[in-house]
Amino acid sequence: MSSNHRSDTFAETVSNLGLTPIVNASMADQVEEKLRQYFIQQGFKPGDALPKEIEIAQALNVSRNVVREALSRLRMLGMIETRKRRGMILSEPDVLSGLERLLDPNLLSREVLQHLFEFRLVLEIGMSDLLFLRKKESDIVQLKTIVEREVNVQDNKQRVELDVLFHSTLYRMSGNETLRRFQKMLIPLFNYIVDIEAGPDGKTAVGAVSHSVLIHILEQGNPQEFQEAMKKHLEPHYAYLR
Amino acid sequence: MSSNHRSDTFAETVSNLGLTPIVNASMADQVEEKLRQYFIQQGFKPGDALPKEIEIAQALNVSRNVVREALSRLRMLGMIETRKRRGMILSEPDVLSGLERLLDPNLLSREVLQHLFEFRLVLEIGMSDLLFLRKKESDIVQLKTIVEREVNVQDNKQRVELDVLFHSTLYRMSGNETLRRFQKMLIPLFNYIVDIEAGPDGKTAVGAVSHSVLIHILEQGNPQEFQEAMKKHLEPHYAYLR
DNA sequence: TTATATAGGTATGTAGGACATATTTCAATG
DNA sequence: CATTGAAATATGTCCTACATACCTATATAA
Repeated sequence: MSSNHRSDTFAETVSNLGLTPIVNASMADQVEEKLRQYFIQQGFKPGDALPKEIEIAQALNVSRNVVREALSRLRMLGMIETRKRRGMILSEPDVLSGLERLLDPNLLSREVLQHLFEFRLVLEIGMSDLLFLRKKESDIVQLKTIVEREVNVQDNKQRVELDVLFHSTLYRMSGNETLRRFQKMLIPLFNYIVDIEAGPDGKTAVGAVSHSVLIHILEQGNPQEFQEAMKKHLEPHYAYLR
Repeated sequence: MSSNHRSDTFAETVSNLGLTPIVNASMADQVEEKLRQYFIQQGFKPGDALPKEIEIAQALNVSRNVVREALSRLRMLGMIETRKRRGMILSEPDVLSGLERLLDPNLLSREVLQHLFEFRLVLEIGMSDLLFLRKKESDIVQLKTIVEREVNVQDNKQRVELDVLFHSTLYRMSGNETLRRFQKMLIPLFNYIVDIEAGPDGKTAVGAVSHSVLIHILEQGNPQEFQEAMKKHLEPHYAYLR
């Protein structure tokens, strides 16, 4: 797409006699790539001031327009911030900002959706050690509160909501904010896939291990037991894998 | 940053008396958001032709420049493709394209790097069930070949390379392409963190369980055994968590 | 002197026009 | 009928201009 360019300058690229250059990337693609390399190679750190748009344009021998298209991308990723007169500064990017915009079941193929769903299963099993490392008493109480609410629920929609809340709480308990945000973004996809698994009757299969059992193991068991229990809890989903 | 806008039009936003509008997002931010909503709400599917730049600009009452900045972002994410006269088409986005550009240890905070490293540990433990579901004889052979090569290596750099190769092979064996690409992108970060863990002497701690043992369990054991073994294999890394 | 108010400068944000380029469509020509 | 060539068109790039917000510094008032 826009990667694997050689590290030649823009000037060298255009002064290539009359031959068509090998790269088929647009100017914006090339400038974006070059800027990212530049920021890193120059050792810029978050907070550092960056050159002005016009200076970049002149240095790369492209229009300010092209530079702005490239900068717009980096701005979207949270890599740079701009203020009116102060210019631009490098900032710590949001690693998940790109993902956030793309996670829609209408846009992704069944294959990728399937992969992301498997991703979830992998995370919830593998997360076990982090949970036992960082669980707090208040977390357990919160989980128990959720389970208590589950008892009195008839509506299937509410049941799904509480299920999501239970698992979301586990992610939060992992103490890994990136992990938590990742899961949060995936929730809409999960609901979509669960609907598919459910089939026309709308019934969702339930695993052999309940939320209560998971809590109990979290309190008195160990990571290995929790992994096995979680797998049984997610068994209906695993049944669809092949 | 650029999210959580209400769904009001541009015209409504500017004709707000003299009051400062709540939204502080640029036109490009708003157009990007609006276009993504539009594509999804219109039920566009990958391959479908999209409106022309000028039409979008007129419809949203902004300049073509602004539209192009927004489209440039979506193009970067692989969400749209363009050809010279044919116009633009929606395409299946690359969920990891945004991530790919940001995973540089020089850009991310120690905290996020730590989270991503934990992510890896979680994945390798949780991946176990997928491995046993999809492992093939040829994969095992390949793993054994890697281990054989490890025996004859003195150079620490080569040792790290073969270690990465071993674990990369496991990800490939999971049959989950998204998972595999994710891990591939994280490798540079891992090397960076491993260097930190190693300390000034440059020695990297080795887990109690070797690659050979992992292979043996993969052949004759079960997912639970593999999880425990993998955790012991990664023990030096877990030792840094708290 | 200190604080406030005002004026000017500056970098980004937006608009609009122009032309190049590539590719499709279609007509002309052998 | 096949090939060539011209016209049409949407994107890619460039340029200029101005609005906007914000920083700086100077001037004015307490």
